[in-house]
Amino acid sequence: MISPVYVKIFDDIKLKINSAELKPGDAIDSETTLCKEYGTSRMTVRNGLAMLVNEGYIYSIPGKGNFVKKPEHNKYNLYYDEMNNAINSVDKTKLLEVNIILPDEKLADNLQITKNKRVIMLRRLFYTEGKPIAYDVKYLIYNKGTPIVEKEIEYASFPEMLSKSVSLFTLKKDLLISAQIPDQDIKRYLEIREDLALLVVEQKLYNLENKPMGLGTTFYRGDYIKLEGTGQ
Amino acid sequence: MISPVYVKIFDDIKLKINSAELKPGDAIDSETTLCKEYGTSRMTVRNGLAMLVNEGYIYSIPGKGNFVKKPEHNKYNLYYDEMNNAINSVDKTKLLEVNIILPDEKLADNLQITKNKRVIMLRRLFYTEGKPIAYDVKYLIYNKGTPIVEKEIEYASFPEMLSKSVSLFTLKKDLLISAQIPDQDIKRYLEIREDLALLVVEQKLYNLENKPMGLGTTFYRGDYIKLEGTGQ
DNA sequence: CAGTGGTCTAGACCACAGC
DNA sequence: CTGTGGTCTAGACCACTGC
Repeated sequence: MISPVYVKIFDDIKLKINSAELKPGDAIDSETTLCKEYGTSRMTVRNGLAMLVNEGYIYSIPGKGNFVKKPEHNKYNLYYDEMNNAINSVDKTKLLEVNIILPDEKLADNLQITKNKRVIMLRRLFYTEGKPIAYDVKYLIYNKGTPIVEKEIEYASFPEMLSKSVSLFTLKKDLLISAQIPDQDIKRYLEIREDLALLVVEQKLYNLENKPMGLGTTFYRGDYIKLEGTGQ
Repeated sequence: MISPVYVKIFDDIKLKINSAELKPGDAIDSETTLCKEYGTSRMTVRNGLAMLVNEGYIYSIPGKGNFVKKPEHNKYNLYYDEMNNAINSVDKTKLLEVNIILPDEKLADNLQITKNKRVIMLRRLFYTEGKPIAYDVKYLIYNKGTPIVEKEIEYASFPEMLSKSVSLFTLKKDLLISAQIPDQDIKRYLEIREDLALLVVEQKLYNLENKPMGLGTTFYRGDYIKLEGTGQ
C-alpha cells in the first residue's frame, strides 16, 4: 500500500482530528513545520491541507495558520429524483394537461413576472405498478422558440424540462418538503379513500441571475415515498 | 478587480461550460496548452482546474485529459436541525422519559446489537410558542462511563447527544423523510384534534466503522415544519 | 520584526493513453 | 513513441498577523 506523501499528511491530520487529539479551533502545525516533519516541499504539504479543506476538516486564516473546523453536523446530502425514491420508483406517467396560461397574482409573484407574461402549466400523474402515487403540477416560464414536446415532457424530471433553454449547470434549485392532508381533488386523482398523509415537495428553479425559471409541486402518497439523506 | 491567474482560468472555463460552449464529455485544453494560453506555470493551471474539480464541473482521467462532467441535477444540500426549520423553531422541550431498556427484536436488529445489550431510550416533546409541535423518540447505544445528563440531553440535537462518546467528525448520518397519519398516542401528545399529517424524520447515526450508534424518529405536525434543500 | 498562508515559477520524473 | 495528468522539488515574492 504505497500512497503519495500528501495523502499521508491528509490521513495523519484527519486521524488526529477524528481521535480528538486536535479539537475544533486548534491550530495545525504550520506549513513550514510540516515540510520539515515530512521532509517534503511546501507544495506537497499544501496539497494535503487542500484535501482537508475540501472535506471540511480545516480552514485557514492568512497570516495566522490552519485551524480545525467545527463539523457541520446539520448538513445532509439529499438525492431527490421525482421518479425514484428510497422505497419506490415511478414506472408510468400520465400527462393530464399541458397549457399556456396567464398566471394569477400569487404565481406571477412567485415567478417574478408580470401577469400578462405567459406560463406553461403541466399536470401529471405518476404511477407505480398501475397505481397512481403522485400528482404533479409544474409552471415553466414560456420562452418563444422553445418547443413543447409532449413526449419529452411526460417523462422528464423538472430540471430536465428546462435543459433546452438553460444549461443544467447554471440551474439553482430550491426544495421545500412538507406533509399535508390531501384535498378532494388530489384524493380523486390518487384514488385515495382511506386516511392518508401526503408528502409534498415544492421545487423552484432559478437561472444564474437568480431569475425564477420554473415552479413545481409534487404530492406523493405518504406510504409510497421516503426521501433519503446522508450526512458528512 | 484584480484576481489571481488561477481564478481567471477557473472563471473562464466555468463560463465556457455554463454557456454550453463546452458540453458534458468534452475535453478541456490540456494543462500544457493552458500554460501557454495564460503564459503561466503548470501549477497555476492545475490550481484553477482543482477548483473546477471541487465544484463538480470537470473530472480528469490520467493519461487522457480533463473532461466536462455531467451535472448532478438530483443532488441537494439539506440542512436538518431538529429544533429549527424553514418556517418554525423549537423554543421549549419537555423530556417525557429517559430510560435504560433492553431492545426488542426489531430495535436490536436495527442497532446491530444482541437483545441483552442495554439501550438508552429517550422521548421528548418539542414546543413552539407554547404548543407541542413534535414528538421525538431516540435510542442510543449505552456506553458505560458515559453519564446521562438530563439537562444536556433535553436540548441536544441527536448528533450532539453522541458527541461525548464519538467525535462528531466521525459520525455518519442517514435521514429518512416521510409523511404519515398520526396514531392515537401521537395525537394525544401533540394535542391534535383535527385531521393533520405528520412529517416524519428518521435519523440513524453510525461511527466510522459503520457501527450504528443511535436511532431516532421525530414526528412533526405537518403544518409546523418545512424542510429546505438547495441544489448545486 | 519574524512567522504565517497565498500565489507563482521553472523545472523534474512517473504511469498511463493511444498511436 | 508522444502527450496526458499525478507527484514533487526548491526556490521566490506578497500581504497579513502579532509582537
